[in-house]
Amino acid sequence: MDTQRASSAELICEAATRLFARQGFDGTSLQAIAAQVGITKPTLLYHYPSKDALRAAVLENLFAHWRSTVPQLLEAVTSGHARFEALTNELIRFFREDPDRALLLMRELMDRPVHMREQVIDNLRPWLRVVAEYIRTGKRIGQIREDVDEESYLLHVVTLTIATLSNATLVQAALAPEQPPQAVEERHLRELRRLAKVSLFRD
Amino acid sequence: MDTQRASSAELICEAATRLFARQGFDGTSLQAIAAQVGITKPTLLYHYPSKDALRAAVLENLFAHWRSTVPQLLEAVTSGHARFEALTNELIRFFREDPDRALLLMRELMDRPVHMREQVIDNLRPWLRVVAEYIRTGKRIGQIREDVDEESYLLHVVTLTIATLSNATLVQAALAPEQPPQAVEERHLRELRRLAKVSLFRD
DNA sequence: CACGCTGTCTACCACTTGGTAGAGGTGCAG
DNA sequence: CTGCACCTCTACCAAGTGGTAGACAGCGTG
Repeated sequence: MDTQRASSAELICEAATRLFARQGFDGTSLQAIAAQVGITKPTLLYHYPSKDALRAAVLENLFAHWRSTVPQLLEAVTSGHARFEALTNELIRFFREDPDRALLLMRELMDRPVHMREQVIDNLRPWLRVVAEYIRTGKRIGQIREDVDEESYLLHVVTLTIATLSNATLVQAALAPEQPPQAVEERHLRELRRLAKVSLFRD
Repeated sequence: MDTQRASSAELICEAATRLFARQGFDGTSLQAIAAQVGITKPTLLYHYPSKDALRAAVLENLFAHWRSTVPQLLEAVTSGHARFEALTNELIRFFREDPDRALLLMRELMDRPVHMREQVIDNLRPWLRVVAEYIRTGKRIGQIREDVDEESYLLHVVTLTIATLSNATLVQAALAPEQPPQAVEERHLRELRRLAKVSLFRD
């Protein structure tokens, strides 16, 4: 029933996610976050004991989304081309649904590389290994190019997706400044899929 | 003769580049930059009238490098595979020579998308159009895949290169945490080249 | 020598930052 | 009603921020 009544803590977390993503952690003051929620700074600090605690919560929230999304589609899909489509679609959908996710991730990666190392190992690596195994299978049945470096390939596709979706402006400016942004993005994502596909499968 | 005697202004710019790249603009104080150079804050502000002026100088410096590098190799290279190799090699070399360039660029793109729009249009787009024309030629002589979206393809390769080289940690952690970083990077860049090549040329 | 230019400093300013203290207020359980 | 847990506030703090004022030192030129 309380689907539309969100707690203060949740509202704070959402506002912080948005602001951290767009202005960076250091570029965002607790004041600004509190104002966005419509509360004062001490109230915010009642819910999260420090700015760093808030950062941790925001990040954990993101990874929770990721962890809840990925496994269900790994088991749902069959194999070969269909599986490839499902995975890339979901990857793109995840970051496109809320581009702040891509921005936030990119920022954390750059701001705290050492800290993010374990996060990546925990949240990305297991999934990477599973999908890499799919690819190896595909190689054996001759469906996939022999010279693909499975893990490396996957990481490139993920990196490219995140980087692309966290920088809509770059894309739009470089590609076709005068055209409607959404159409340009659509076109650019189509090329991303093509690039991923054609460099993986045998013709 | 004064090749090793660098002026204060230059030293400041270099230090600022390094710190802005690694800790972000908002995460870096003038104090910290001055300390790195071995001067005080007012001295720094004597050479650059404001923090924003320093940011502008740092960015201009980066683009100057870029502009001086690109054209000479565009004319130096012949065509086809050789040209492709030369271009991707140079792209990778440019950002690998100093990974702070990739970091800084990525950060500015995220921090000030609106401002960076024109920078991208001025510095990247012309170059993109020229190379896209090469690709179109390659298509006509049947050397390049028909379904390549030239500009979009190029932008993806650039984006991927920057994102990859600005996040060595991500790569290393996700790919092979226990192996020597340099070897992992080498492997990862090899796959990047393969990906770029195979999705462009006909077999 | 005296002048002015360039570069560096110390001392300071107003302002913002993350964070604390402590006083309510509201609503629910005994 | 009393207590109490939860939440929100006003008022405040020490530390750090970007930036300014002004003194002074070196140094080449008249």
